[in-house]
Amino acid sequence: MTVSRVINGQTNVRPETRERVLRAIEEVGYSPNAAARALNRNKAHSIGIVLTQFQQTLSAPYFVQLIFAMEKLLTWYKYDLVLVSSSHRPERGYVDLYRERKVDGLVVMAPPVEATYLDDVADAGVPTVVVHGRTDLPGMSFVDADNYDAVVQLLQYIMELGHERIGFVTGDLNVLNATDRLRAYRDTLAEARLPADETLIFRGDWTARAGYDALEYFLTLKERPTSVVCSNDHMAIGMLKAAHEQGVRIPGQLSLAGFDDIDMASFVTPMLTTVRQPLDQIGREAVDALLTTIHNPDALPYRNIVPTHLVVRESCGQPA
Amino acid sequence: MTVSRVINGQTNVRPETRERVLRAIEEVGYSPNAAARALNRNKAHSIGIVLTQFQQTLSAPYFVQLIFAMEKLLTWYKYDLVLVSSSHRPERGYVDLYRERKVDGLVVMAPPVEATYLDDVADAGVPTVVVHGRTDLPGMSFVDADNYDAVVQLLQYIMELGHERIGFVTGDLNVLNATDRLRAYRDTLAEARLPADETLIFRGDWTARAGYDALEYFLTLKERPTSVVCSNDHMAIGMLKAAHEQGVRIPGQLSLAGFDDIDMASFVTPMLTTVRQPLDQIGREAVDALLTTIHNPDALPYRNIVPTHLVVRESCGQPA
DNA sequence: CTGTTAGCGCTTTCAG
DNA sequence: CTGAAAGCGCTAACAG
Repeated sequence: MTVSRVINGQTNVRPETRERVLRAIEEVGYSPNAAARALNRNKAHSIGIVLTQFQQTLSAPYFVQLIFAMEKLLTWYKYDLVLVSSSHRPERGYVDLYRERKVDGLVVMAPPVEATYLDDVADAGVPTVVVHGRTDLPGMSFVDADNYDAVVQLLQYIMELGHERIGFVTGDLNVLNATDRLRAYRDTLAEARLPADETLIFRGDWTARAGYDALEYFLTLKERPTSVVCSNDHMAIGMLKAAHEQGVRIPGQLSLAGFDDIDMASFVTPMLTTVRQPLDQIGREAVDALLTTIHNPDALPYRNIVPTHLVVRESCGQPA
Repeated sequence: MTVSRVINGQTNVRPETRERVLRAIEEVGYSPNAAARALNRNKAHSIGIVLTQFQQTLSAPYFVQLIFAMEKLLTWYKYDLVLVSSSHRPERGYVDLYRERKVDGLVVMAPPVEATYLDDVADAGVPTVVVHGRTDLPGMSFVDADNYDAVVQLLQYIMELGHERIGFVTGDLNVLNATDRLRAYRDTLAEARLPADETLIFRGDWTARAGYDALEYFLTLKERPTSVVCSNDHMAIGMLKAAHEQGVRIPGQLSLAGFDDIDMASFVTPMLTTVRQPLDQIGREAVDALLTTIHNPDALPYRNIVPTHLVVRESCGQPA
């Protein structure tokens, strides 16, 4: 039909005819059928967002902001966003989603390091961008914050304050971000010739509870740290809680830094010194990269590491 | 083809043939095309989750848990979940989504009271369930927590502690939940013949900042409340912050209650007395209701108000 | 039990 | 500039 031309905004239609079609569409209340279109074009016009640790990741407000930023752009491009979480889906699920043509591409959020599904996805040639992580799989893009440098900044600031025994609470080390942050910690202290023995490192899992436990652990040490960097704000807040209960003054007796700058970071006492990531930018770049790959599968992968921003507030001070 | 029968698990296929087909499928690496199937069956096999205030709602951890619960069930039923936020989409968008057969139904989260789109959705006959809100639109289901009763419980507890001047911080009053909570507050105090003048009510917007501002406001009053109920935990935590800055001891000088029982609620000092909603249950009921309506459009709407649970911790005490 | 036919609603191609 | 024909991949209905 000529209808198709009108709907798709082709130019070669007589204005008068176009009017007539438009009026008819209005009258009948016509909407194009997405499935038919998808079938014909072999494109779903939707992309999947993969959350590996759905619950935990979504609980992190910065993931939400990221998804929000992406949703905005995708809606603008008339793409739908389908949300998939691996907790509830077999490993093969992501590739299938693509092969069934339900999505044209995937945004994979913070994949676990041992995840094999990224390889499957790459093998199947699914247009994919990794966010909050990295990959060197052929053709695959990624956008990641500079977690390493962020921790370096944090530590430099803390060292300038005069600290020499600095503890560290990791996130879930199955996630690349967490290991990057830990690596930065080790490297920086080594370079500064400061002690960074394993006793100063507490393996957390991003939860407030872990931060809480971490403080109790640090208090058992003969040589306690005068300062602790937590791999996210939730853990820092948990640590704050434990410190309060144990009568450890912050920052008086212990300096404390977080990561992410969640809303709550400035509503706890003391306000958290932390690190902020440019989430809107990350989201935008990820979507652009993915859409580029979808439209041109041979395009070079987009790979970018975006700088972070130190947010100095109250939770760090001079060592006692 | 017989292939179709095999894939759809029809019984009338000779086992041997089935085997042969399965093997072929494996070899060729065949996946059924979702678009073709959708076109033929006139069903997308996916449902849309509508977040009106995407950012704010998703920032609330309980929304995340709700979505998580729903995603789990939907994946089980082999439905896809498409996420749509109204901030980025024209009002008509939801109905279109359905008419284009991109989704078979909608879960609408916490619709604003003045939202007209619910009527549009009802007019178009879109199978819909409202979560965190209510509706009497024909055929439309809803699952809501008993916000009213939750506040009643909270107030009863606080009154038993001996409080007589009780303040209240509302959420965004464009959301039904917020007005329900406020109404419960007014009714309960009236019934108890306690003062509930408008000066005791602060209009917040769910953010920690609002709670912070609310405390500063209450301190300007000649007759200050000895206790305050906040419509969510974020605001309570903001108020905690302000109280700390102003030297107001909690619960010593001021008792404070929140709502939602977010993770952080037990990691602030003092730990928040608050209210918990059965989120998994709400999510499950919503999905079941929606799927029922999708499969049988004439089914009676499912409408349920689920009870909440008072969580007593440390932030409330006897009045000074 | 298995194969054939037709059509879901759209767009691309080719004729008018 | 507009219409007719064909086909995307699937399944329902009907033969065999």
